[in-house]
Amino acid sequence: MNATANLKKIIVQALNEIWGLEIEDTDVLVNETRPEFEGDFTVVVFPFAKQLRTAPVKIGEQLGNYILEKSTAISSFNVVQGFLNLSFNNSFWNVQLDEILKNVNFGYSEPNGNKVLVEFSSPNTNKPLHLGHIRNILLGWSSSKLLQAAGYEVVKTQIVNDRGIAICKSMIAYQLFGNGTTPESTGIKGDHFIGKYYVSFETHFKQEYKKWQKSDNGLNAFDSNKKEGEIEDHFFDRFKNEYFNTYSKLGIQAKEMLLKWEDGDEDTIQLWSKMNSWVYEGFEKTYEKLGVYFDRNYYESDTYKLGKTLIEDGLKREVFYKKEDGSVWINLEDVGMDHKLVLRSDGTSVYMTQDIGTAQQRNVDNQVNRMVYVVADEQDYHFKALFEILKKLEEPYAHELHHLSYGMVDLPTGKMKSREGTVVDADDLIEDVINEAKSASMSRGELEGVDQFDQEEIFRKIGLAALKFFIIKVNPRKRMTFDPKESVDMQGQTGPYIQNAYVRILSVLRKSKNNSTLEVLDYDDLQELERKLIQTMFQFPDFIKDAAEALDPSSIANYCYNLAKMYHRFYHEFRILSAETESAKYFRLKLSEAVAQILKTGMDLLGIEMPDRM
RNA sequence: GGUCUCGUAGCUCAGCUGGAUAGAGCAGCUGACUUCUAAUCAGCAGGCCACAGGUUCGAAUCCUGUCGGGAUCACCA
Repeated sequence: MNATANLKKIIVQALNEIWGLEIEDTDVLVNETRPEFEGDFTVVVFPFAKQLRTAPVKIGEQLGNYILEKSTAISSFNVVQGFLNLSFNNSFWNVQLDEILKNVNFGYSEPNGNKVLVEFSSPNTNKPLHLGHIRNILLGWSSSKLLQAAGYEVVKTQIVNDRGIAICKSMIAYQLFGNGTTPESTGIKGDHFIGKYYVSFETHFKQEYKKWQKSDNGLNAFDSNKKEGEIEDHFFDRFKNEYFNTYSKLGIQAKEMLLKWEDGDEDTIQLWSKMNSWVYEGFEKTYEKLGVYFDRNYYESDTYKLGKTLIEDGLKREVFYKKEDGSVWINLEDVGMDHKLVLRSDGTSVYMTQDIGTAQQRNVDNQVNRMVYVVADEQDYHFKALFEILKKLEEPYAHELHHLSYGMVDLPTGKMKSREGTVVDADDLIEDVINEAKSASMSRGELEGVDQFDQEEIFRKIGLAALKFFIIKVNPRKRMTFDPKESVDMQGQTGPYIQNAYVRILSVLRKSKNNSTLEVLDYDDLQELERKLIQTMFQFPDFIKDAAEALDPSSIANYCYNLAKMYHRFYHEFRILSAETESAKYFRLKLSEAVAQILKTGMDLLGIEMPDRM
């Protein structure tokens, strides 16, 4: 229970005692007082004026007097129009500061006994991770942290898309052009190695297709299938899939590979596992660099058949229905959606089938009562359907499913397109930001005397902070523009700016030789900025709860920035080590320590590490 | 076309469960390092919160419509 919650209770009580009005705590709006007015928190009394048929100012006055009398924490109040501004006394704030310092995990809630599974990243195994994955990973990781902080037990997981035609393309290309090389023999990171062959397949396929378009077969296909007045380019664009499936030599090979894989052909499986293992080694390195890990992975090659049993079962219970051709569907019209296919006519599973199976399997394995899927907003419809289906199947966790849907990442030049080679590679990006941090740091020269290894560690922390903060500060729901130049900025609203506030504090603390017998409470000359700092920290737990509830790490990012900004100002305006009095010095050291603690905790929730110096 | 979503300073973004005069950063211009890390701070300038209606004491925020961007509506994943 914090002070605003207490405040609301008192207001409710006052309204009831004075006017006999009955309302809930949630009907009371308490805001931070705007800087141009005097006070710490503001109660908006307009809403009561109507119900009580009394002038807002009058209600404000009476409420103010009531609170002043009942609460020892309030020192004064003033009423402006319909706003009741309340000031808390110094000792109240000093006590709050003490509370923060006493609790290393200030902001964290007690375990709530619930278990939530968070799925994120979930890459395909045919190419390396890119910028889009980074946004996904940061959101997933941070949401997991937030949920943990809010009291949940969290299982971090991914579904690895390790099967299908895409990986077969890489396999074919590797067989044709790989010459038995390996990531080891070439020195190329495993995921990039595989990606190279995927690209190689596409390149060769394109060449083959171009050639075919000029051939008799190609011209015939054009003549007999074109729409009226359709030009060649347009037609062949449209015809590409059919070409791949029926005419292309490469396409046919890839498809045969897929069939062999599904048949469990030994050589195919062997090649497949070997190539996938290279990819996993590569992914692992990238995850490690980003500082993330998973508690448990699920692989499509294991789970793609899982859904079928559930479908069979649902068919018996008439949740699903079968068409004449044998395909199985579900009617979602009652929830404003369409009919959705859950099993192909040949009995093979689709994306949805496997997701149904995976969800159930995950619940069997982990006994969760909530699941969060971090997936881009292009799949909004799919997840809406999936959740409805699971509800109809009466899965126990079905009412606690959340799709953390986030907007795609654009470049200043437009969309990222693999076809046009504009995809920003994750590993390259990470390397770039670290190098940028290194050169920025070198030119400042603060790290002279720090040993090589520690320096590298600091560069890594700074570079990644810049990158991560740049991405995580944006509200997930929104599409974002990623400007590589801006992402390595280390000044202003950035990760390094926040780190800098932290580093300044540690530097002061190192020099403080604190052996005082004073207490925070000995300081009674609290300055406006000092009070605001405590007030901001005091609200940290609420921010965490709200962010976890909304699955929105960006609000924590903005919170950290605001706190750091406030501290930088404080640092500039006030002396700490050479403060006017001993009690002021002691207080400011403690205040700084608390800010450092909160910044570290807050940034940790975002998956951002803090350096001790920079 | 149906549905969903976004539109706030030149640019990148906060603010959105309705509350006081809409905030930051970048870029531009002024200033502040013999003094706790200047990756900092202070200041100037920059806005018809896409547009039009509505709801009300009060709207960037809620509702409706229009315009613009994006996504989606596959026996693809």
